[in-house]
Amino acid sequence: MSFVITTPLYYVNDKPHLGSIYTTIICDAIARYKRLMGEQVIFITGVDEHGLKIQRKANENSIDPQIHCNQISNIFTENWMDWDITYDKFIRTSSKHHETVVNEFYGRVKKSDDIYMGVQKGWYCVGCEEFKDNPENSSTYKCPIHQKNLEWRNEENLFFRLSKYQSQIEEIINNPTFIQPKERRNEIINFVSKGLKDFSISRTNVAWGISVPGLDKHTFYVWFDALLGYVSALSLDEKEDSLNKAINGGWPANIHLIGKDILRFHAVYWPAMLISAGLELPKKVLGHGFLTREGQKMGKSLGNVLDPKLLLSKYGRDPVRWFLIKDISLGNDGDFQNKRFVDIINNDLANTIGNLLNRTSSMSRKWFKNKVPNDVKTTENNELASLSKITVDRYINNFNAYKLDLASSDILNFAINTNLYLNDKQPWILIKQDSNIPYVKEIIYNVLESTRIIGLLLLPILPELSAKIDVQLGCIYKKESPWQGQLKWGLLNQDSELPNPFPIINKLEYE
RNA sequence: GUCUCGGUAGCUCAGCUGGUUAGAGCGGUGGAUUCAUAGCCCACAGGUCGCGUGUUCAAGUCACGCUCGAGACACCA
Repeated sequence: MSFVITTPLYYVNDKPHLGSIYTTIICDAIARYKRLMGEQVIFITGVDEHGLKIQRKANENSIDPQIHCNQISNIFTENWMDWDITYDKFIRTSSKHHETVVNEFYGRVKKSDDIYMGVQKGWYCVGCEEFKDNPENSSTYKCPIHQKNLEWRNEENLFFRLSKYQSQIEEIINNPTFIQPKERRNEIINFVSKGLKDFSISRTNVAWGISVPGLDKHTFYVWFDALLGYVSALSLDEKEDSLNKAINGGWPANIHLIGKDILRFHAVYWPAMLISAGLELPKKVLGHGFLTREGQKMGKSLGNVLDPKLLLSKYGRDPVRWFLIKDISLGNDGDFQNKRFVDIINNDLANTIGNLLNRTSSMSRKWFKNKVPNDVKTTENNELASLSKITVDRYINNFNAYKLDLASSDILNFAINTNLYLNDKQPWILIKQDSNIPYVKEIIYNVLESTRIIGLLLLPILPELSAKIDVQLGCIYKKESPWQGQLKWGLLNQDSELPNPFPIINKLEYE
């Protein structure tokens, strides 16, 4: 059994923004965690490349849509490399491979008698390229974005019989763990209770897309294309493309991590489509919140978009990861404030965790010949050992519940308490009397052991920082042996060398 | 317009099924200390718990009304 986690397939109308980075980093942390826990992980990400907007964008630049997609798609993979995202599959919806899966999936849904030809009628804004739902005064209504009158359109589309799945969808979303967070679940329940309507799955005016088999003018509309990427990604390494290969590759997904704006499509449309095609359902759909900046929505028109590339070059990966994971509770909206960012990095990472390691290593080196103390009877009968056990338990529970912010706080609290332990024991005073040496050894050993465990717990969240901690403890993490086993107390080797300490993170300054 | 969620210290937020002097983190101020990255540790915030009414022996915690903010109300990648 593998653990399958997905980001949305990002739309290639532009390079990745902070929101995409956020989603992807969260998925990455979860994927790393699950791997460390010994699970076989398939971490899927990718891009959605079809649609009118892309077609137009390419036209504006007088290039072929495929060329445009190649360019942006490359930017995405480069970004994921820069951010050290450990994805396993990167699916592109313009790939032949994906097309095969879409067609087969469509075949199955059609066989279930869930496809019919209908007419999409409605008021259409040419500027938005969208139908507007505005039944009352549409003839005088102007599109709020474009301030233009709407046009009445009559378009032939294929429809999917979503209405048929009303009761089944109700049952699915009734499961309290299927949609998270629960506030959004209520919204979906409310939405579904009003009655599901069939939705259109093809367009006739969009050339850049996957052609519907047997219907020349039609291409599949986004939800019958992009969502399938989660499935088609699973057979990326197969020589022959086929839906069955993909399904056998690990379907269903354990979790779809998405932005709250596309929750409905994942929690309502998608399950219905899967039932129709005879596929299993994803276990969970988690809609996270949006990021604001200094309390304001980010937008091109406001000109306050935070460029992730800039963040990366200015602060590095781990500080940004820490902020996004620890300071924003998954599901809620989050606000990026520069001052807050600097404060939390300096406090949590530099002062609390970094300085703890530094002061501990320094003492040990100074008093015990640059080594971890020897002749220590490692006992689990001390406050740090029991605190460690409690911390590890909480952390694992929180991580399993996708409460990454709380799991991060568990680590931090452990570091704070280890600092307190030091201040309480005051080994720098005890060491002045030789008779205290055995006790001081024990104290220092315990504190070093705490930092070792803190480093290990940080591994899925802040891989680089974790590695630096490991280096300063003498490279004791064993990649080959199970991570969870190494979280046990007392595994730090006595009398092993401690390298010269260096700051694991530089303090940031206010702008 | 209808529905949902929220309005708690300068900032970000905890406060489960109502019950002693309302909590944490950050920022700010003072102190103690030196193993350490001016760091860790200790102390200090006199907050009408949005406003009002009600239920109750007792309400931040329940009910109703008002107000402010966020979101949902189908094709918004």
